[in-house]
Amino acid sequence: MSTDGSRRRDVTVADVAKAAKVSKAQAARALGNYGAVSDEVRERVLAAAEELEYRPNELARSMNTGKSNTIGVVVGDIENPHFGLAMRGITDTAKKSGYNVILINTDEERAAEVDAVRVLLDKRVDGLIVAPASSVETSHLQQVRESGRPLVLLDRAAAGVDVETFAVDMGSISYESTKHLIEAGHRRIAFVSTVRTEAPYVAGMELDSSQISDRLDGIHRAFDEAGLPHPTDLVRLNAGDADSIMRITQDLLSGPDAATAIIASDGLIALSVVEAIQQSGRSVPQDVSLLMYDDFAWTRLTTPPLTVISQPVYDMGIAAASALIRQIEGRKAAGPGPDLVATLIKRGSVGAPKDAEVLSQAGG
Amino acid sequence: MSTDGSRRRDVTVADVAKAAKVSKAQAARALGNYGAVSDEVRERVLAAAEELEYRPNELARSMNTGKSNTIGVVVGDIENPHFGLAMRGITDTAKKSGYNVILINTDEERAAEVDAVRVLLDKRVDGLIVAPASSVETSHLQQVRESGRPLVLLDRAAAGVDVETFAVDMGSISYESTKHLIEAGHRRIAFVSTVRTEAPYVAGMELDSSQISDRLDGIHRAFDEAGLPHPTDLVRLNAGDADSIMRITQDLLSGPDAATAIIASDGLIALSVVEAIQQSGRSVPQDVSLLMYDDFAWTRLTTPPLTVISQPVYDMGIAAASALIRQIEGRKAAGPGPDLVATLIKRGSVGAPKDAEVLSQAGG
DNA sequence: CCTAGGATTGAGACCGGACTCACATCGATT
DNA sequence: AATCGATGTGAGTCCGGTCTCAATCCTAGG
Repeated sequence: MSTDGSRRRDVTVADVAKAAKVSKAQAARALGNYGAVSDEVRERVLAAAEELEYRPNELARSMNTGKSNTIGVVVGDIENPHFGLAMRGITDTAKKSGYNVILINTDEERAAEVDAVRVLLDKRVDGLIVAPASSVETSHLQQVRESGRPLVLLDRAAAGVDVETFAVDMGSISYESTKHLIEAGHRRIAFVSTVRTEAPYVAGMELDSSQISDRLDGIHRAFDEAGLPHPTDLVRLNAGDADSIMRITQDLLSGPDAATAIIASDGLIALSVVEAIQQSGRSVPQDVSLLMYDDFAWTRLTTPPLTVISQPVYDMGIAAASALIRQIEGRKAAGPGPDLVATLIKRGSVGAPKDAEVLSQAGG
Repeated sequence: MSTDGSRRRDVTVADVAKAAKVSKAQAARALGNYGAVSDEVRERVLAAAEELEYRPNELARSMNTGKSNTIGVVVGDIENPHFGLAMRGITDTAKKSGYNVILINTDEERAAEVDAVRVLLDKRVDGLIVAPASSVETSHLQQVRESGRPLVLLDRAAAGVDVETFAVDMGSISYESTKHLIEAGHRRIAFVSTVRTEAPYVAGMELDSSQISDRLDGIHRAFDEAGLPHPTDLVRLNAGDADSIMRITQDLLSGPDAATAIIASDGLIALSVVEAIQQSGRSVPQDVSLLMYDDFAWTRLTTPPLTVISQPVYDMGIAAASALIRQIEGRKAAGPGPDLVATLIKRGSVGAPKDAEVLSQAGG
C-alpha cells in the first residue's frame, strides 16, 4: 500500500516551499498565481507541488479571502421533481461560474428552514437561494439581508423581504386556467394543495404560501368575472400524504354537490387524485376533469394525457443562480430578469362536465 | 435600516471576549462549550454573544479541528428522480448526524466527475458518496482512498475500488425479469440504455457501467437457461436524448425481426419508448411488451400501468450515508449492510407476444 | 495556618493559506 | 557612474477559531 493510513498529514505550501527551497511566501505566490514570481522559482515550486501531490486547502483559502465559492440552496424537498429540475438549473449555472452548492431540505418546515439558513450562514456561503416554506414568517430571511450576504428567492415570494425573487406569476395563470375550466362548463371546481393551515379554508384567510394565495386569488377572480360564486367549500388544503389526498378526492367527488373538476396543486397531488378517481370507477375527463401544475414528461403518457400548467422551472433555477452570482460578484443587474411565465397546456384531461345543462348558464 | 451596508465585519470571539471582559481563550471556551469555564464567565460571555449577535465561523472552526461536517455527493443527474430520491435519503441521514451535503452533478461525464472529486477533496469534505459514471476508469476514486478520506459508492460498483458499495444486485433481478418475459413467450427482447460506447454492442464487450453489464449478463443468463440465443442485435446503447430514443424504438419495432418486448433501462428512456410506441400506432402490451427500471408513482397511471423493477433507492441513499458517516466517525460496521434487493412488480405492460405460436416453443 | 490539587484563566502558538512591507536586484535612464 | 522604477524575495501578520501550557485562585485536608 502506498497509503500510510488515514493519518497522513496534508501537504501544505510550507512543505512545498521547503522542497523547492524558497520561502513560504514565494511558494504561495507561485501556487496561488498572484504577485510576482520569477519563472525559475515558479517552475521549481510547481514541480515540487506536483511531486508532493500538493492540494490547496480551500478552507484556509476561504478563510482569508472571505470567499467560499459556495452557495447555499434551501428547498422544501429535493425528491420533488419540481425542485430537482430547479436544482439542476442552479447547479449548472453555479458550476459555470466556479461555485459549488450546498443543498438543504426543509420538508417545508419553517423551523428547519431557520436552522438551514443559520447553518449556511455559519458556513460562510457566499450567498443563498431559498424557496421559503412560509411567505409570512420571514424574520430569518430578513436576518440574512442584514448579515449583508446576498439572498435570492426561488419559486415563492416572502413578505417584507425585499430581494430578487424568481417565481412565475401564479395569479394570472391560475386565472387563465380556471377560466378555461369555467368555459368548459364547470362550476364546481376544486383546488387541492399541500399547504398547511390550522383551520379549513375560508375565503380571504391568510395562507403561509404566496403561491397558493395567488392561485386562489386567480381562481376567485375568474369566478368573479364570470359572475359566479367561487365554491370555496371545494378548496382543500393540508393534503399531505397519498392517503389523505385520496380521502380528500373521494370526498370531493361524492354527494350531490360533487366537484366536476379538480385542480391539483402539484404533480404528487395529481398522482393520488388520479388514483382515487380510477379507484372510484370514474374516468377522466368524462366524470371529472383534471388540471395539474407542472408539466412532467409522464403527464403525456396517462390516459388521457393531462392538461397541465407548465412552469419554466429549469430556467427559474438558472435565473436565480445567475442573479445571486451577479450580486455576489457585485455587478449590477444588466436589465430586468427573464419573464418566467407559466403556460396552460391543453391536453385531454379537461372536458365538459357530465351535467351538461350548466353549460347553458355560462355567463350567468 | 439597521444594516450598515454589506461591509459589516463579522463579530468574532475576540469581540465577544472584549465585551464580556474576559480573555479570548475563555470566551472561546464558553462559546465552544469545551474546557473549564466558571458559571459567571459563561453567563457573561453568552450574554455578550447574544447582544452582539455572535455567530461562529464554521470555516475557521473546521480549519483547526480538521472536520467540516460536510459530505460531498457526486451523482450523474439530480434531475433524474432516481437520484433525487437517493439524495433525499442521503440528506435526511446526514442531517440527523449533523452533516451537510455538497452536491455536484457530473452529467455522467468522467472528466466532470474527476473535477468534482478534486474540488470536494480540496474543500475538505469529511467523506464522499459517489455514483461513478464509469465503473472502469476509476483512478480518481482510488486517489480518494489514498487521501485517507472515507468514500462510499452509490448505485454502481467501480473496478479496483475496494470500498463499501450500495447498489442492488442487478444481475439477478435482470435475470428474473427476463425470465418473466421469456415465459410470457417473448424471444425478441430488446434492451435500451443510455450508457455510452464507442461502437454498437457486441456480446461480451466491456461497458463503462457495471450496472448495465450486470443487467446484460442477467438477460443473457435467462436466455441461456431457456436454451435460447440471446438476441444481441436488440441491445441498444447510447440512447441519449428523447429523439434518439424514439428513433431507436422505431427501429426496434420495424422489420420482420422486430422486438416484441422492450426493457427500458430507466424511467426517462421508458417515457420516450412509450411515446414512440404510441406514435407508431401500436399499443402496449398487445403489440409490444414493456418493462422498465424504477418504480415511479406515475407508472401506475399509464394505460396500461407499467410492469417495473422497483429499486429501494431511498434506502440505498440512507445506507450509503449511514455507512459513510460511520466511517468518518471511525466506527466499525455493526453488521452486514441492508439487503438492497430489487423486485419485479408485475402490472399490465407485459403480455404475450402477438405471434403466439412461439409460446409452444418455450423451454425448447 | 499552611499546602496539595483541582478548577479557572490568560498568553500565545497553531491550522494553511493570502497578503503587507521592507529589502534586495537589476536593467534602463540621464 | 548615480538614480529610478519595476520586479523578486523573505519575514512576518492576519483570518477566526482551537488548544497547549503555565500561572493563579480556591478549597479541603492536615
